Formats: sequence, C-alpha cells, structure tokens
Amino acid sequence: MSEQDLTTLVQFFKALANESRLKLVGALAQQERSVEELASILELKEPTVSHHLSKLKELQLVHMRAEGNTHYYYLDLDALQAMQKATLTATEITPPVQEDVWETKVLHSFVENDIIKEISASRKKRRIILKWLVQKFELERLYPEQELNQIIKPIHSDTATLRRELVGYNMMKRENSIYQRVPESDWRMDSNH
Amino acid sequence: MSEQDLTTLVQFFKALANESRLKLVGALAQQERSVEELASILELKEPTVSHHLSKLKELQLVHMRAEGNTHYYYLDLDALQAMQKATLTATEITPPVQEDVWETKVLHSFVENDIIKEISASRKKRRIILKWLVQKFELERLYPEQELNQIIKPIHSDTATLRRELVGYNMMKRENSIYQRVPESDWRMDSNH
DNA sequence: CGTCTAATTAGAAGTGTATCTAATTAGATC
DNA sequence: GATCTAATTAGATACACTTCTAATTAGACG
Repeated sequence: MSEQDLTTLVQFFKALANESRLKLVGALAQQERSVEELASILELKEPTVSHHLSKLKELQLVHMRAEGNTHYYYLDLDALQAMQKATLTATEITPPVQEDVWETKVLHSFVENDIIKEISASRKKRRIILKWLVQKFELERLYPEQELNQIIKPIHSDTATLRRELVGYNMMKRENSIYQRVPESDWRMDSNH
Repeated sequence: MSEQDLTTLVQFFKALANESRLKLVGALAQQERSVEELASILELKEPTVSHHLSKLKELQLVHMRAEGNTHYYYLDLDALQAMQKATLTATEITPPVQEDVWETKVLHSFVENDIIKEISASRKKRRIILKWLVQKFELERLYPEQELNQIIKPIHSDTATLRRELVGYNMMKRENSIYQRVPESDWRMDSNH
C-alpha cells in the first residue's frame, strides 16, 4: 500500500466517520436533494449541511447540479463503490514489504561498524543481535572456543556472555568446547525466547 | 438503516479514519506483533500505540494475547470483513422509509389545525402547501368559483391567491369560472415548479 | 524481595472538527 | 434596478482527538 493510497483511504474514512455525513449519504442514496431539504431532514442549519457537502464533494463522493438558485446534490455511486472495494483490497492484500523494519531498527541502534555497542537487556532485542552475530560463522565448520573468541572479540569485549547466549538461544551448539553453528530453521521458532 | 447500525458504522469509520491506526491494521495483517514492535515500526511512542490499539480492540477489530510481559496483538479478519460488507449494504440498500420527512416538516410549520398560517414565499414550500390544500377537493366533481371560495376561506383568508396558485401549479384547471381538480399524475413531474 | 522490562493509565498541550450566527454572493422576480 | 430566496463563506465557540511525558501496574529473573 503506497503512501498515496494510504492518505486517500484515510480521507475516505474520515469523510464517512461522522453521523451527519453518513446521514447525508443515506438521504442522497434515494434521490437528489436541495441543501434546504437536506438541512430540514437532518435538522441542521444550512451552512452546516453546506460544509459537510463540500467535504463529500472534495472526494467526489457527491456532485452538484444547479437549477436557478437551488443546488441539487446527488451521490456518485460509482465513486463510492470504488472506494469501498479499495478498502477491501487494502486490508486483505496489505503492505507487502517492510517486513523487517523492526529488526533493522534494533540492529542499527545496537550495532555500528560491525561492533556491538551494547548487549540489550531485552530478550527480543538480544535475540536480534545474536541472530546478526551468528551470521559471522560458517554453517559446516567446527570452531574451537579459542577461535570463537577471536572472532567475537573485535565485535564485543564480553566474549563469555555472547558465547553463552549463542548457545542459550540454540543458535550454536557446543560439544567438548567445540562450537558449531545451528541452521536457522532449528532455532527460528524456538518459543523459549 | 437503524439508529444502532448507524452509530456502529460511524464507530467503524472513525476507527479507521486515522493514519496511525490504518498503519497498525496493515502491520498486523501480516502477523501478530508486540506493542514495542509496533511502536518501532510506526515511529510512535508506546503509550500512543497502546492508545490506538485499545480503540481498535473496543470494536473487536484486534485481539490481544499475553506472553509474559509482552502483549501480542493480532487482527480479527472476520470482524474486519464483516464490517466492510456492512458498509457496502448500508450504502447500497440505504434507508427505506423516512422518504417525506421534508414535506411533513414543511406542512407542520405552515399548516396548523387545518388552517394555513402563512403562504410561503418559497416555490418549493408553496408547492407542498398547495399539494395539501388540493386534497380538500374531490377529483370528479366540478366546483363553481363561489363554492371553491367557501371551502378555502376557513383555511386561509386570501382565497384569490390560493385559487390562482392552484391553477398556476396545474393542480386545478379552470373553465368558465368552473374549477376541477387535476389528477396528481398530471402535475407531479411538472418541472416548471 | 528488589530490580528490570513491557505495557498501560493519567494528565497535559496542541490540533482539528462540528456547529452555529452573521455577512456575502448569485439567481430570479416584480 | 430593488427585493427576495438559496446557498456559500467567514468567523467564533466548544468539544474531540492525537501525541507526548510521567507515573503506575504486572510479569520475569536473579
């Protein structure tokens, strides 16, 4: 959903998010009517009705036909139904991209120039940082603790914590002080974290 | 459209008539998300997001699932689509009755106890009053001007004007000072008035 | 049990909206 | 052209809404 579509949708909802305007649409659905007539039906003053009609007209939901002094307003059924269809598809299909705005944002705030500035105390954020960190290791290869530390060290001084957390989040497994990266599919849905 | 339906519809439109809330719906259409995550995506503070979510929750458009401290919100797609269908039928079928609120209102303000208080200067209103007045006469019968006056007199003193107007609006026709009522189908669509 | 995290609630500031009265415009009528 | 009618525009008031910061609640963890 583009920025343009979004504001158009908001405008549409705003136009109908009002009892008086909704009643206007209802009254005009039956037949065209003059401003005076609408004011009488809704029990509002004419300037008020005029104001609401101008809002509906901006969005092309109604049009006006002048006959002498009298202004007859009528509904644009096509425009109305087009907008309604737009609301359907907008919420069904929904924005396609942007998926990982959140992760990107978290990473930017905790990692800079390949250096972890701070290990977030929040589990969800820590998980995102570790997910980034574990990409530094190859999948098939075995890493002795010594080597693991050497890789982590320039990224963050607290190698012990990161080592422990990587294992804790099941992103790496350890056997006799030899570490190996775990495929993402094995920890992705890990609901413990 | 009942009063209840109308306010429900207004509530629904109001709920979506806001950029932030529309974005929330968009973000939740993909998957459930925590408040913190949503705040990050929309670039708003958490209390603000919380506030918007509570509005959506009131209308049952979203629901919440707590997991520890974290509150995951997710969309109620059924509720959403149900509301969208409701908007379609509401504007297509439209209010059935109420048709002549306007005429009734005009009559009430100019006629009281079978007496015309004032002959409106407005053409449209005058037409409504005359439409009411002409019902006092039978269709087949012929009325000499004398008798016509006697019938009109107790309703309004200015018999001359009303007589002239009835003929002018083609609601009665005159021949040699004998008057006869014209069937409504013959003057109903008379666009001169 | 005290501390930390995630969320909500309370309260405040600024903006927007609905409605009204009064003034203005524009068409029709005498 | 003066007057009347229908509508719009201008300006004012009152209320609602969005967003923020600060304070509070409730769950998790050492």
